[in-house]
Formats: sequence, C-alpha cells, structure tokens
Amino acid sequence: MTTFEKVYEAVKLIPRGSVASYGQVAEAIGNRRLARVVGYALHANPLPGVIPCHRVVMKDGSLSGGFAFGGPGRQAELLRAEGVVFVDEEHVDMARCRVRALPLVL
DNA sequence: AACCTGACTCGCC
DNA sequence: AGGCGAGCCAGGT
Repeated sequence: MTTFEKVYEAVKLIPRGSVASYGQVAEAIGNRRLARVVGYALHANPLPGVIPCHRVVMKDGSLSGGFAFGGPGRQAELLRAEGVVFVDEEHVDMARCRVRALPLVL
C-alpha cells in the first residue's frame, strides 16, 4: 500500500457534508507531516469521480484555490451542494463541518 | 541516480 | 504576531 493509496482511502472516508484538513487526512494515514504529500497526491492522481477531493481543505478552512480540479469556485460549489457551511465565499466553517474523528487508514 | 519542487502544518525566532 | 525553515513522498528533469 503506497502512501498515495492511503491518502485516497482516507479521503474517500470523509462523510458527505463534512470536510477534513490536509493535516487530518495525513493524521488518518499515520503521519501528520504528510499533509504536503496529501495535497500532492490529490494533485497527481485525483482518480476522477472516486475521490471527493473537494472535501479536503486547509486547516483554516480555505480552499485549494482557483487552480483546483473543475476550476475556480467549483470546489465551493460542490461543498455547498452537500450542505457544508461557509464563513465566506472561499472559506469553509471548520468548527461545524470538519470531521470529528477521521478513521485511521492502515 | 540525484536534485528540485509541490493542494501543508507546526514550531521557533 | 508574522515570517521562515524543517519534515514528509513521489514524479519529472
């Protein structure tokens, strides 16, 4: 099981209507410091249609930026469609929508 | 095969 | 309080 695959597994476990920070995903695969790799993993091989990468945001709730998958605002659009609360146009309300306990991926 | 870099996060200055 | 460096992995040059 490569680190990338673990990342994908963890991200797939994020429940609908919730978001997780890169750090949380990294934590879920056993290493918080892998946060960077988590982001790179999603960028390198998004496995379109399988991995809800729109549910992964920075720890302060900010989205990845306009260069992510569908295009600028696409991520926010998808998240809102799932009922995720936004504090502003590009910041998720982490206090409410962040996953409480992301299962550990082995 | 080695080096650089990239959707991050935290700790130290 | 804000800026910078370190730690992690994989893929391209």
